[in-house]
Amino acid sequence: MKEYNFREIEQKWHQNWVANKTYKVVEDESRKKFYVLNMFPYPSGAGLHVGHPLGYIASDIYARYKRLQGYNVLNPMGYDAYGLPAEQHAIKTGQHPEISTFANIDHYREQLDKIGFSFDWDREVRTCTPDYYHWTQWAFQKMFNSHFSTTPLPTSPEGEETPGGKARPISELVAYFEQNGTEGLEQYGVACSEELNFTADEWKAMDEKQKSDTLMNYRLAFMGETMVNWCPQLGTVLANDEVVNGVSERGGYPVEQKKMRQWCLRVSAYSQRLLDGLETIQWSESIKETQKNWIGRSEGTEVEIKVAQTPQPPKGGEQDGSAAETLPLQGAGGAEGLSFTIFTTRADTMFGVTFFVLAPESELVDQVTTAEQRQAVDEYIKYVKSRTERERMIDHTVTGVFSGAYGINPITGDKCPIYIAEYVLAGYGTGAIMAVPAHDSRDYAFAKHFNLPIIPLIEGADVSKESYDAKEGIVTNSPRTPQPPKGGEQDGATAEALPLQGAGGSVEYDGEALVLNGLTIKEAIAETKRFVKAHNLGRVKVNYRLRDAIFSRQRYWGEPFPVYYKNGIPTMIPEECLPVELPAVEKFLPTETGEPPLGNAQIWAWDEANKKIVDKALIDEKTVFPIELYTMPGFAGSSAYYLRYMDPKNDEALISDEAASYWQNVDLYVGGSEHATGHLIYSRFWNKFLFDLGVSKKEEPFQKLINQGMIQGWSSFVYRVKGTQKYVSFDLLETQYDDAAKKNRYFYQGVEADPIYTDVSTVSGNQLDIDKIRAWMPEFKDAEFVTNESGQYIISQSIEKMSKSKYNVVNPDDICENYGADTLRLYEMFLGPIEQSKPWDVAGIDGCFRFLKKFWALYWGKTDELQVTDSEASAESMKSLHKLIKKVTGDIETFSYNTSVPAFMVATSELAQQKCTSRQVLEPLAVLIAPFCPHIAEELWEAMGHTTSVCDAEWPSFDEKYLVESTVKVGVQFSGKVRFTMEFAADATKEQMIEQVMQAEESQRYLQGKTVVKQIAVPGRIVNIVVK
RNA sequence: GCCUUGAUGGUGGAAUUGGUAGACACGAGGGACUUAAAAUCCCUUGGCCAUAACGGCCGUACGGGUUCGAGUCCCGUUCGAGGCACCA
Repeated sequence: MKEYNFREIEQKWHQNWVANKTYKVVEDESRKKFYVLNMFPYPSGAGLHVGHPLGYIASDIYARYKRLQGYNVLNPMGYDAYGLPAEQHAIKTGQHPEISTFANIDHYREQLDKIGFSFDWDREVRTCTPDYYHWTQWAFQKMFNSHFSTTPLPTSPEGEETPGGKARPISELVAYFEQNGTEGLEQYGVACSEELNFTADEWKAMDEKQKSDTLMNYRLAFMGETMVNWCPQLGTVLANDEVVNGVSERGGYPVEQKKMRQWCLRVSAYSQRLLDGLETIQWSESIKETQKNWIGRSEGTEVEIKVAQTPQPPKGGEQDGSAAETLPLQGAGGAEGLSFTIFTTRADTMFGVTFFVLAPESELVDQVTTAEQRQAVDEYIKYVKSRTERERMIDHTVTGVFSGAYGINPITGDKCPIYIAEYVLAGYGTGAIMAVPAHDSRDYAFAKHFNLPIIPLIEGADVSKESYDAKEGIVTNSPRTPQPPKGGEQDGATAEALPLQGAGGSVEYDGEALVLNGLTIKEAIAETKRFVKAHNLGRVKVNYRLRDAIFSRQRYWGEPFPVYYKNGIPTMIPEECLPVELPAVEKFLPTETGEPPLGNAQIWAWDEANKKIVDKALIDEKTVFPIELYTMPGFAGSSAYYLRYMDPKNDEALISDEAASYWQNVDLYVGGSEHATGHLIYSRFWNKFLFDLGVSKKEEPFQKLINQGMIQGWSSFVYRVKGTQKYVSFDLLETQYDDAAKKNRYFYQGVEADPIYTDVSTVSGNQLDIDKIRAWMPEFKDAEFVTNESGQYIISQSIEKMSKSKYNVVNPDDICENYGADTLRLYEMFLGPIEQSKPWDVAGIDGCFRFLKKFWALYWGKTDELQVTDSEASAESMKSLHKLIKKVTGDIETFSYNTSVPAFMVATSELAQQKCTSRQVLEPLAVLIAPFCPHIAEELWEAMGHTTSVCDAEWPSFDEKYLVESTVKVGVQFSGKVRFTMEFAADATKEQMIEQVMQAEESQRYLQGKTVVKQIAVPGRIVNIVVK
């Protein structure tokens, strides 16, 4: 009897595929392309676990399916090879990170090969090889030499407008400055770090350094002095998405805010396009939502607020009312015309403003503060500075201080006190707000704390207990009917500030005053915007939360910047000299003087004349200059790798125009959702930039995205009593819930016990094998294990992400060894919907293994001879086959692989029962299973006499005619309850079905003594007789 | 707090988009083969009641609603997962 010898079969085909280059793919204009891509892995020292292949298998099935349908399928794989773990390993061992990285890659490759993927390994990329990062550096230089504007500048050769804006050569901006300075620049929507003002003459008068600094304000890759997330333990800055809850994503080390000069990418310029693009791609709703949140578009109004009182005369007396008119005109000189701009999305609430708030970091604070309040303000600023980002995030107690100054609400003419408070963030909007306590909960808390008035503006809103934040309702009180403002009338301990003064009327501008009463909130916002705009009181403004990406790291193991410093001016190493290769260093740590690790490189200076990298000792600041010591962050290499796969060996360009035009973009991208705010934003940005350059042919890089769920493992814990070597059985511990930390804490005899991970091998059931744990790791050798009365040591378990450090990883190699890759592939798909996270459980794998044995037996029976005959298949068998074709084809299209597997199982047992041996059925059957289980499919395909790979067979087409039946079985309901099923002629009409049911013997007991109220029949589905 | 998701047997999960709830697999129980075990095969398996046999009631987190008919649609509630979060 020919057994299903998976080891032999799989090995044979692995060799065969390599020998025949079965998965090599070349551009072919005559065939339609399809590009399938997995997020490439970081090759960690731990190797692959069963979670990794989940997505790879899913995409491999799709790639093979598309190929069987005749598509030219690109399905590449590579490695995201730069990363912190390799560097930390290098620091520890002194071994160059490339050595460990390449060793890990070899291990990954071995593991991947066992699973039988259809990757074209000729296209492999590694982000750390110079031929690859050549193009990362190249793209960076292109960004450096670009600015972004919504409308082309007059100096631009192209006249057309691009929706959402576009990257354009920086030279066009330079030409503009030559002619106009910054005059009129605002109308072109040029993205910048801050608004600058200079004339053409001033520009021409600038020296090289000043020009360089000025242009940095506009470049897409620029050097900027920004607040960065500095992580002292990692010795580097981190991007926003690398910081989670105030600590580093990797390692969980504290992160502080620090002002540093850093390379940045002006991702924010693309905010609107990044947002708009989401509408054109097939991604899950939740990922799109995450990106929308991250981009954080808010449409609002900026309003100019004039400061009523200049700091100098600290007078207590107040004049009333119409202060707006009495203010000195702007430009009259000095600090007299002091004003600031606030940003609000609730322009409808201008009549409810009772104070203003500035962010403590705002430059205005200093200018506004009166001498009287100076000390209090200084103390407050000091306090705010003492607080870490983390503290500010967790602790939301109300703090703030009165500045002594008042702002004038341009709509009402009211004078409102200006406060300084940390709840207003410097980095968002203008760093200044108008506070409407009645309709904003934060303002409300602040007003209650400082006893400031609260003026409701929505009909029926009760603001006695909390603010009314909802954006629904009818506006009232706008302008207010004259009445004394409530609240804060007693000048108690808190009230250094005088609450607002003014009647809340509506100031006339050019004979028009704003009236909002009776409008809905939405209408009122629109009306206020119109009014503000018409009378030049401010402007409509869209704000984005998306910040520019910090693009440099103080690490060794990353792409070096192709930049040198010519007399302090960052200058690009000429394009033709790229790549600038990562230099050798002795030590991977920062230098003694605190420079990044690249400071250790001796051959690291740029000889401008000879265009080469030379010894640092030669630096003379005339022809030889220092090279940048920073390296690029992890996301640099992963931002355009999908393009490089199209043309991985090209040393002239990132990709040839032909390759780009043929492959376009990724049709199907598979990877984890944890990259939603990192890689998936950066690479969309990067691709849009390359699209603007004409390099990439599609604006969005990833047309369809599937997020595979995480495969989790069962982690097991023992509990160590703090400060001892005592481990206590779980059932002896007392559990307390810690609200602040949001987790359980455990105590043994009043002392806290910490959970410690233990290896799965030391656990049986819910008990610990004490001998095994002693043997497992030295630290447990002499530990004391406290067992319960029955002498058992109970462990606790939880489901967590698979990780080496949690000792809960399951290795796919073992599964391949014991069951074969085909079983592994099938089982991982069978586990559940691909997008769902689920714990790994080997228990069910036998079912899949048994199935494959049965499937094998269909072809061989219990003999050594292939049982496939050329006889015609029975109608039954054709029906089984075509049912399967229909199901599997539909399932693959919708990525519901978990339901395809049962369909194969059902078809197999049906065909076995029918004793089907017909080639007519068994051949297409082998093709159908080929995407899922390529090894067994190849073997059977070959056994049936084929000399070419099953990969190049044709996907069977479904024919409805085999499913047509003469009768159908349909449920019969009485009053909505299914009582029995009945066979009907397939073409029976409603009337005939009802007739048949009414006549049927088994119906009578449900009809007896009842009146038929209604009769419903849906052919092929249901009959329902409603009786009473 | 806001947004996105989800909740179905002992377990993983099906259910043609409003039409026979629990496919398929695991586990469990029983049986066959075997001296025995493994392997393989067969039967039972949502709960409760009932039977010689037929059958009946309940059941998709909970409470309502729409409908001839609801796991599926609508309203409300609870719980879980993920994202955003003093973002004005």
